[in-house]
Amino acid sequence: MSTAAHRRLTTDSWESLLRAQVTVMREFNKEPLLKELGSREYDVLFSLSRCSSGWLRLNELNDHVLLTQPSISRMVDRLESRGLVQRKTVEEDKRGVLIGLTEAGVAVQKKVGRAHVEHIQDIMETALSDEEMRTLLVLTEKLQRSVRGN
Amino acid sequence: MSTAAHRRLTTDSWESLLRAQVTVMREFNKEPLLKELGSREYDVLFSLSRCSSGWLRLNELNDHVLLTQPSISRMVDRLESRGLVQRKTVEEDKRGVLIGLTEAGVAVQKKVGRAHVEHIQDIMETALSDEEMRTLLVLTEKLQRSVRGN
DNA sequence: TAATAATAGATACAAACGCATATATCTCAC
DNA sequence: GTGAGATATATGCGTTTGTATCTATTATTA
Repeated sequence: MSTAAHRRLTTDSWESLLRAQVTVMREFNKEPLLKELGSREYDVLFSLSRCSSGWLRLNELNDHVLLTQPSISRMVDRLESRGLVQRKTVEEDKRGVLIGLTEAGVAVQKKVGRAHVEHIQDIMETALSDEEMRTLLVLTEKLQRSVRGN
Repeated sequence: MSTAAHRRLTTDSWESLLRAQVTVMREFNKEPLLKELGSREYDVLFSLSRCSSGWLRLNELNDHVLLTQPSISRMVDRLESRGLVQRKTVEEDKRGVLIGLTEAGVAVQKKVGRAHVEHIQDIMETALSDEEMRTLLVLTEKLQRSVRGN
């Protein structure tokens, strides 16, 4: 199928997803705690706090954050010099680097994370019912899987 | 309601929305035509092409793109010097500026836009059914309205 | 209406970004 | 094992970004 109405639906649904992300993100950026960290930097700390082993390769971090590899590399530099993350060479592949949170990094992530979660609750709960959030979760996960699978 | 499961659902649904946007956006950035324009610059041309009067105030542009006011101001500088947009002073408020596409800007937006739409079709159609896209559209619009309404 | 505050946009400057490329290590064919 | 290509990360450099601030114009209030 490829009618005008169908094309319209397809682009509109993507447009709306994008705008929703921009709108909510702009709201998050008002969070005062993010002033001392930046939302992308928080994203890195968050990713590290979530992974099972506690360590991620640089290129794995790259999958989560919308930045180029060199930018992430230098961002890790900065976070490292602030004592929030640490680098560790990988035994089985000496080209690679593992990134992990320091104790200070864990603390900062938790502090900012708590405020962030409250903010998310606030926004999402006001906007959507549980059932709607469940549906949104299913659809966006499906979208992700489909793109990654290409 | 504020159980652990509920908090989890709330943050997960936002996380997934964010990741889906990052994943799809990364895919879009592969589009060769965007090399000569940048996805945020395209976003500006697109916004101008969509508005009914053909002209937007700088601060209105700012609502659409995730950039600060000074960044947009300078981005318009660049697009202007490339002959893609034009500035016009507002009669009823001489502080303000109206931004509009030039003929060349319209042409470029259409050219890049066509490729972009095809790319969107490709990604969204593979991932979701029409019914699912409709649902996604409804939910993300609801989310936007709720946030803006604050 | 004069004085004060608020708003729209532009500019200076340091920090952060992307592109191209360098370096180091690994993989695989021969 | 040795050389060619692939992969992981780092670095040089010009461009773009955000924060703070400035100018110009409009709104407010006394």
